[in-house]
Amino acid sequence: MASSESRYVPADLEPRRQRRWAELGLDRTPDPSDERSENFYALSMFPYPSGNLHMGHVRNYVITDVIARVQRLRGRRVLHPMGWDAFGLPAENAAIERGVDPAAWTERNIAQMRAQLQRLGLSIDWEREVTTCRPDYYRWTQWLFLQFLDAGLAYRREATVNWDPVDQTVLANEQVDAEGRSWRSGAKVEKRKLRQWFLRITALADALLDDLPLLEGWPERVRTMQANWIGRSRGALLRFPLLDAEDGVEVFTTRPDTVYGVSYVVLAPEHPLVERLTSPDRQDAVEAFRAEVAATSEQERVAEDRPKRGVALGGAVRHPFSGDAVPVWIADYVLPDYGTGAVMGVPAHDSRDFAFASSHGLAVRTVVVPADGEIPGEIPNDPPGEAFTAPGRLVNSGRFDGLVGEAAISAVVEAAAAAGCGEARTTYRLRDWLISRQRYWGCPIPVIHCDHCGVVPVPVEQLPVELPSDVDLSGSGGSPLERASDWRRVPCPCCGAEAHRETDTMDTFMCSSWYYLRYTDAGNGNEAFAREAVDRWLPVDQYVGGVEHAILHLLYSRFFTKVLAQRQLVGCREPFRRLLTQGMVQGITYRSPSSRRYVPSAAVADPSAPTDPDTGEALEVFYEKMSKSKHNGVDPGAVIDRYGADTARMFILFKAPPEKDLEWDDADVEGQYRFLQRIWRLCDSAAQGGLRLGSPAPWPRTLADAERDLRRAVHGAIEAIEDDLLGDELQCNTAVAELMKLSNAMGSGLAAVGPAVAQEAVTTLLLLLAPFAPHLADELWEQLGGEGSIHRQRWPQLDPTALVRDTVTVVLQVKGKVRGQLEVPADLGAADLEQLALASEVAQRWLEGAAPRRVIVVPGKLVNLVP
RNA sequence: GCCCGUGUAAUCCAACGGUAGAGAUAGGCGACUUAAAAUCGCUCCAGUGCGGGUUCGAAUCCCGCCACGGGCACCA
Repeated sequence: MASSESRYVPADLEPRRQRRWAELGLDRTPDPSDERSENFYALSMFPYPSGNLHMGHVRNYVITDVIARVQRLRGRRVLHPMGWDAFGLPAENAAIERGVDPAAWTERNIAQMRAQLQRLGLSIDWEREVTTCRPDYYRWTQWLFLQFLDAGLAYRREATVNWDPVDQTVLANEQVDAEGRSWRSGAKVEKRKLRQWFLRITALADALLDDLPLLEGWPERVRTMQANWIGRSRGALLRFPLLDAEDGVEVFTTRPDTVYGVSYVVLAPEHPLVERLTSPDRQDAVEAFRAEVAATSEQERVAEDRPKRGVALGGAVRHPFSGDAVPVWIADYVLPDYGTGAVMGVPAHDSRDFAFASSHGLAVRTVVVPADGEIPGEIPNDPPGEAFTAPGRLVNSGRFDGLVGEAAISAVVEAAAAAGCGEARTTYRLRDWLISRQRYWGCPIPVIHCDHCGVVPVPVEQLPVELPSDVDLSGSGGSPLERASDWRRVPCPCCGAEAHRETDTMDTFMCSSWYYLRYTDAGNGNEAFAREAVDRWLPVDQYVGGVEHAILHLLYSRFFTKVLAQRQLVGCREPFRRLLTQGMVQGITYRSPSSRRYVPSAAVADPSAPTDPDTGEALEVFYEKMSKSKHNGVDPGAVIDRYGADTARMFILFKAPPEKDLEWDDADVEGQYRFLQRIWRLCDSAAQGGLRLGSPAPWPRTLADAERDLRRAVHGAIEAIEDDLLGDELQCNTAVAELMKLSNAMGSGLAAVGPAVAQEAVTTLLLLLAPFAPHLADELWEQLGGEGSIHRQRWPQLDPTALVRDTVTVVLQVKGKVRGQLEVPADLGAADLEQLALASEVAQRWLEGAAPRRVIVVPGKLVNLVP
């Protein structure tokens, strides 16, 4: 029979299985209105269609696919869609560099990437594919924009904004990193004053923050990042009146209780009151300082370690409580766009103010002392060595003396409010979302500018406002749409006079903020989505994607969902119930220590002692995120060619837990391939031995020991894998390890059992394998005579009685150290176990006849004797 | 500086407070083979980053450090 042994040839088997799945329509989303089972929405972050699938994509989609397949086997109706985040600059840049049409370029990339994706055997319902750059999608993006406009949540204003000099467009705050670089181009952004479109995300700041605790299925760290980003800060607004005028300087402070410690007020150099508060003799100094600040970059200015510089204006304001005159300064450490752009200087109780006051000779007045300390009879006059910033008891503060902490804060705020010179105030770090982009390849903002009527929304029935083709993209400066004069010129929808279209396009994050809603009703030509369809599937049960969107996409999408919920368009406040942020895929990276040049792994002759092929010097070896520039990428297509998709999937799932970074290792890929071959041989030899899965063999009246052992392994695997896949955290790596363990047990145990137990074992192995290696499992299922596709079967039922053991090994400890073992009946009670332990030879030897002081018994586990 | 995460065998990774090893890679030995590959079997390798503490018992809980990764940061 050995000669008839068949071989595992994934290159042949996988396309065949995929054709079969397509014929059967296995991946089509079931009708969600069927009430007999629950719905499950498995979602991956959709890709930008660069044209090339990389390992990060593979990891993302394979994880989601395992979840989708497990849920299907467990009887859920699963929605598992895919689409394309298809607007964006690479298409436009390709157009500029090579003269290709952005739409055609994008569509070609999509076709290419879809084909690459499909080779992975993902159970995606392609009938619901969405593509954000197509008019049938962006029509609804525009419609949603008009919803925001109607709700007063979209507006246009002049503002200082981030300008990316490389991509020639503005960026939202979220798209600029801590170093002041663009998330896309990496260029240092510049500040420009421009008239731009914004979405009023700050109006939802409280909701976005307060609902974070609802997201129990999200990683803690993502929630923290969003909370930091929103940056809510509760405090008060206090007004310091000008000496000779009605109005005053408003400051924001989180410590209104320290107001009696104010020895100066500082404005941002850009503050509008600077001119009025500058005395003639200070004019030149102030001008010079403002010019200097204007010349320093944003990044330099916010660097914490630089000295705090500033100049006095000469003018003063009146303290709201004491009435004293307080000098006014400007300084570079006060930022114009946070709070009110002005702060009260309290050197004794704020470390920044302390540093500033120390270097400019300003008074330091102590007004807070530790609350638990003695109340000093006399407040020390010596200036302290550093600011005391903790909350405490007020002193030197007039009628507020003696108040402590929160009580002091609210007393001051109430007094300020009563006197009309202040009120409680909350400020946020979060800024409104700048959505204008001065580029062509994006969703046009559907408004028309009319000299008579102002900004007029494009009537809904005229949507979509389609992008014109044949636009000259080559030029620089301004949006390309500005130059499409035929497209731009339109009659005003209100008065009919000649008007012109808005030429800014939307940030692509607008398009991706609602795609998960469109999937639920992808073919709808009459509306963005039916509320009914959305409510059946949302919130998404499991979302999987990269942590790089912890703020960007995930915050915007939450914002969209909340606005749509307010407008009764969707029924949930949060779009994503569970979120898994998968780790990076890293490649082995070689770098020359002297030239800092990256060397491709193909050029490294001996990986155990890598040397530079040109210079012969030893190379640095480390793992880093795969990228073209580091020559450390592995092409998914090449891996599939060589080993098949199932091996690639198994490797990625096994090598590391989903949330952690994964180090690509060819030897481990090889190992996974061997494992799948082992399963193939296992099933093949079972088939040769006559095993068939079609009709169940009669169950024996009693089981032999070998049969009970094998059943224990089988049901142990079910239990463990359910734990790994359905528990709080997804642990695909240990689930795969359990599969290996089961296959090892079957390798030695299958021959010794009767047909019924063998059938159960093989069926279970294949069912448990099916979500991970769907092609192989389905092929073997068919070869063994299983009915239909394995992907239409039900998840194996755990039989707890199969897990029961007759005897167990109990550990004997003496003072917590393992000293021996006892083989005892599994159901032996604590008292009996203790007796057995005390009588044991180990106890005799270690206790030397003395009775233990204490005995800890964990039945079925251990006995600990404490002398 | 603040917050979060991670440190276990040569390597990647496991271990409800209860025998540190589930699984894999690499290495070693053996079987099969004329030989090699493949396959199968066996096997070497850590006391869990460091220092304390709690406990009968700590990789796991607590405190203080160190290293690496990530987020925020003159945000008043």
